[in-house]
Amino acid sequence: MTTSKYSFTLNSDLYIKDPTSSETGRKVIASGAKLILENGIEAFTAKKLAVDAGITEATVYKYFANKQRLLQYYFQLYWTWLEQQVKVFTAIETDPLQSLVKAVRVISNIPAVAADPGVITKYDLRELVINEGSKAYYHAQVDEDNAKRFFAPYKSITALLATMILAVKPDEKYPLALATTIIEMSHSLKYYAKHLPALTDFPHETDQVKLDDFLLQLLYNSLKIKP
Amino acid sequence: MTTSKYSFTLNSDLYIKDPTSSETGRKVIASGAKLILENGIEAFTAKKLAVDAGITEATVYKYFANKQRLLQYYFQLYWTWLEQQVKVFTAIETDPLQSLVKAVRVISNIPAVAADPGVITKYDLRELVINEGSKAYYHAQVDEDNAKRFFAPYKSITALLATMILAVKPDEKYPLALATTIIEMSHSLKYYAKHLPALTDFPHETDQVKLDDFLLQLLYNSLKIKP
DNA sequence: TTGCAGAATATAGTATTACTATAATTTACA
DNA sequence: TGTAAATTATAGTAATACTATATTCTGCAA
Repeated sequence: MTTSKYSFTLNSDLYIKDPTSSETGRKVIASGAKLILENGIEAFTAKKLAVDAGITEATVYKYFANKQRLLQYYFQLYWTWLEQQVKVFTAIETDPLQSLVKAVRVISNIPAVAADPGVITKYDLRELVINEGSKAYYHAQVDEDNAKRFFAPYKSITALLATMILAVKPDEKYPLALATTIIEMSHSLKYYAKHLPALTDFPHETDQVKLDDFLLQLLYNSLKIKP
Repeated sequence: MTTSKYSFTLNSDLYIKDPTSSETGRKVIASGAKLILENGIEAFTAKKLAVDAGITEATVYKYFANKQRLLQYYFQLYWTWLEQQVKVFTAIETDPLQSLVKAVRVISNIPAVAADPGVITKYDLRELVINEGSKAYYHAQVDEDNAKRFFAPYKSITALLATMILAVKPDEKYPLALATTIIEMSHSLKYYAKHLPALTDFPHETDQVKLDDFLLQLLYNSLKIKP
């Protein structure tokens, strides 16, 4: 691990050279996110990134060994940043239940006042992770990558939410699975609402409000608390 | 749509030539599943499939236009088959709640007595869909593919479960989202239990029992019913 | 049995991709 | 100003995702 230009630390095994350490590196991050968002990780190539960023292909490989690592970089950046947001927004709450509700709201819906983490806007980063994030770990090298702690931030935010769940309901049998369910569904239901709406009860215009309502209801019912 | 060798019908736009219609086609399905399971869809190539099946690369392309279509074929086969299983196993139940519980159990854990759908065992097919299934729709062409009704069986089993939920709790506000949550988590939590256990509360040996317990508790709590 | 249409399969290619090795240039600062 | 180290560019290679075309089967009418 080494510090970078963010207010938090990313796993340095993800990259060959820290992309936040140079203007060229920041172009790699920005163009990469833009192109992956536009056409998906499958259509994304180092050559396209190089052309978009006005650099050469070989330069891209000076920063990231391959596109899987670049994707995992965004993945780690997103979850690290989101956990930080959860901490910031729950710090002011004293009641455990209010804290938990706030955490779910932050996870489901980025607060408008949050500052951008850097080169990519938080909205683009979130959409990138919603669309492509699962491919960071649904991969043949998942166990190797897990051993390198690439998924630590994702586990960390899940553990934080699980702790908050236990603070409200100390006898909850499956706090981690419940936390995972809320985090995962808050992202995948957004994708479904947009692309496969038959899997949700959310008309497109109202999806955020209804998604928040669904997740909180799921939580309240699981904790056997009346809203 | 056209009928194939299964007791149900798959979308004929998925393939160029029905792989169940010839010995070579069945080899494509069998070798494809084997190789995708072994090393993931990213490492999978038409050439490797051809070598494994003892055919040539061009022959593979006579059956499937590309590997995305082959993956979507497995995806559709799995969900169509699983919905049929749910129907078979809930047909004997008369009580709506017992039906629903049985449905969740079938979705979470393949009953041992179920017959294989054909060339691939149901266990391999399920593992393939758990590992790679989300890539069938987390893809830049999701809207096009959805218009071609490639995800119809996935929507159909979700709609069936939602209907069963409504039969138990007619005033449920989000039956589809709840059905999606149960179906999705029944698969992804299995993957996490195996590869990222820190995201679950399930020690590896007992994961199936605990996963079933977690999902049923989520359901009971959501329906406000005591187990 | 032969002839032959159409289906099935094989051969041989191409453009693109995911990298790598090495050369050239810039920068940092003694 | 000179030079080592850092940075970037050039120029490759092996592999991949297909496609075009050639060849071989297969069923069955004459």
